[in-house]
Amino acid sequence: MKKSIVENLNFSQAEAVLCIEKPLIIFAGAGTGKTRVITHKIAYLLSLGISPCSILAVTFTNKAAIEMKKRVIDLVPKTGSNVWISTFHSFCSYFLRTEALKIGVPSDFSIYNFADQKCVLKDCFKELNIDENKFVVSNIADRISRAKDDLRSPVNMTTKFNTENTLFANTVAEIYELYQKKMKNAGSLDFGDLIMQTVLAFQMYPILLDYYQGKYKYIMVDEYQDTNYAQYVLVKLLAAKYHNICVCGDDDQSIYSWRGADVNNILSFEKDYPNSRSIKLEQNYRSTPKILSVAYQVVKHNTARVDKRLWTQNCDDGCVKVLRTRNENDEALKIAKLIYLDVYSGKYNFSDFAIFYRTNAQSRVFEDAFRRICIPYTLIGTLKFYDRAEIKDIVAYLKFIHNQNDNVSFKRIINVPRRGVGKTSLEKLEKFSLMKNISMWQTIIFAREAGLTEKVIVALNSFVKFIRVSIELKNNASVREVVEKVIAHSGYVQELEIENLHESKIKIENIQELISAVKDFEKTSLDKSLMGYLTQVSLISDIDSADESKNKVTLMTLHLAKGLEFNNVFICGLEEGLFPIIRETTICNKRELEEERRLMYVGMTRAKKRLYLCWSLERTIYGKTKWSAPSRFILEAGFKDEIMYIKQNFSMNLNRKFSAINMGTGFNKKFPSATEVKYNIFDDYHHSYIALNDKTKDELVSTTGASIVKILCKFKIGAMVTHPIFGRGKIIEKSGIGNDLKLTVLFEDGQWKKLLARVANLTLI
DNA sequence: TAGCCCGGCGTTTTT
DNA sequence: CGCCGGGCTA
Repeated sequence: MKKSIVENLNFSQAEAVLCIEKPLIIFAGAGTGKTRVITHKIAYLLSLGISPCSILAVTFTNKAAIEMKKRVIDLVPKTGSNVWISTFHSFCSYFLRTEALKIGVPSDFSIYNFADQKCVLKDCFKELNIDENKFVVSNIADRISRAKDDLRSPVNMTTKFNTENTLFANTVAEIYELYQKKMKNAGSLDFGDLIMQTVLAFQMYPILLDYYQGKYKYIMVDEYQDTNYAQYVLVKLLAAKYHNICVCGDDDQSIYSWRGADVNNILSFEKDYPNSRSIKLEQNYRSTPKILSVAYQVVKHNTARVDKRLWTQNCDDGCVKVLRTRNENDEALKIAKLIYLDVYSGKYNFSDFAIFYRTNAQSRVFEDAFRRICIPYTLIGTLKFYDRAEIKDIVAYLKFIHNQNDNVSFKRIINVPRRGVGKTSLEKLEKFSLMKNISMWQTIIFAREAGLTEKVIVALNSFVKFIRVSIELKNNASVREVVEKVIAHSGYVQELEIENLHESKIKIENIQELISAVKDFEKTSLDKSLMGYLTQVSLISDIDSADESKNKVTLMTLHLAKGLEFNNVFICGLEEGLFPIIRETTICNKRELEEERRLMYVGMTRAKKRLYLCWSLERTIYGKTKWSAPSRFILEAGFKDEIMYIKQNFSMNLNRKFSAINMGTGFNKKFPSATEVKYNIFDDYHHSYIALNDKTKDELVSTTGASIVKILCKFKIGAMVTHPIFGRGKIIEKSGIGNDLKLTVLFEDGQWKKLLARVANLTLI
């Protein structure tokens, strides 16, 4: 039995599969058969007679979880299906619902996504009288999410625990606190809460922890480099009894640190578990030696990494090439033609090709070009099904029928379709609900007291009636029936039918698609309740995997490419400022640059046969055309000749008086003055030149735009300044560049001012 | 209440 | 260049 399980594995893989009674870390490079190892390991455990219920495997994506589950069931048909394999979030939501009574969360909590969070935050801003121009909602949403990733409470965010940026920290903490209160009132948890509340529950209730520690004797975590602090603590707590923990990941593929993931979790595993074993998987089964070598040349420029080098027995039949083009249209067209020729000569299928880019905005030219040449393509990630307004509306109805305290959903649907309940009525209602500390739904009966007009009250009452009937239906009928009734009787589709635009027809089609998604859910899911459906919808969000079988070219961002593979990969927009992407505030941040480089590494290692590195001499972004320099990644990959084109274009541009250049000045900013441009072009060139001839790591890191930082970023975010009139303050925000550089300064009296740096007469202190 | 216009702003986004 | 949101007006 044992033999058959490791039979088809290489030595390291087999070692990893067989090592089960101690902490194990598997450094699994790209394409080294990591999922294979985990699934075989589970099969091995089961073959030893270990109960499937004592095995827990967590991943980050539903796709990975589903894939893993499928492969385990393939290996061990019956018992395999009883192993708990899921994402962190669905594990936690299952735990929280199951133990809700013991830990004091409502068992029927709603799950709020990022958009819902922002709605709640907007209300918080209003209530606290905070100007949205001074604090950006999504920025605060991010901060609160990061706080939860770090298991920090609102109090923990205040100056008591932070020395820097006093007023700012306190304001964030204040918003965070109110936000939590509103979430609690709405009976809702956000993604961060799911993890954090689980950890808190385990920390607070040792008996509960003890039970789950005993239950899950074998724990496996995939993509460990992507865990945040909360997830790290969660895993550590669960594994504390038996230490039979197996994590696997690749620090070179850590590309989500901006979302709270901490590479150090994987780097310090051996310190956390002193008696652990470490196994490296370095044999790659995906790419050609050339691709691996070039990818390694790039990633080895990073300093903070575990040394490892992929090798392969694959034959060297592909190629790695640089594709230089005139502008982004040229880039798209040239690539389209290459694909066209390969497909029509019978060499490849459309599905053998993938286009990767750094920003979603880059996809458009490809769509145009592909449409023109009649190349079928699939665009991944831009407009997700559940992000469409019409789908969100219908789902909001369902969420509201499930939980009437869900104020976000209430506000979304109360006037969709139009019922004549407008902004002012809603504001009155909201004000009253805050005063009474009840949900907006509960406020409806006080509508007259709240000062609403008779007309509005009538409209509200018919809405109430509709919801009541729907709740009744929910308790007695299937989800499908509820959805169908909501769609038929809310008046939503009728309004679209009356509009009768092309757009509204598409919306109706999408709504039909939602019904079939619900039918699907009822076929496949164990928990067939409305809550079960809503949980699934909240935690899944993409249904695009269905298209995989189709013969189409794939277009996606580099972030979405992780875990996938294609025969032919085009990495596009490889230009300084675009990839690596540069913002004025982080232009020389080494950590972020290294993450960009890992992103490049991820992109490159997706290719099985051929890899094209594409860059454009000129690119139009947001209606402004700029000249570009080739990405340092192209040079690092060994294509040093490309530097000649910088030279040529610099002298060319000099003669043209530098109409513009892409030099990493942010996006929709005005062109810098001629002198600035001149300076920066020379500087860019100079530094690149140095990088090539005297390439120490540090110099490469600061290759581009270093002097821009000197000129324009004298005023850094967080720096203290004094103003002749307003006094001492801290820079909390920046916009514009050069002569248009504007600084938002938070002064000690609590006032914010947006000041033009050129004239504000600020002094750094 | 709702529709229109203007201005600001635009990296990535597993759940 | 386009999108979204806030504010103003019919």
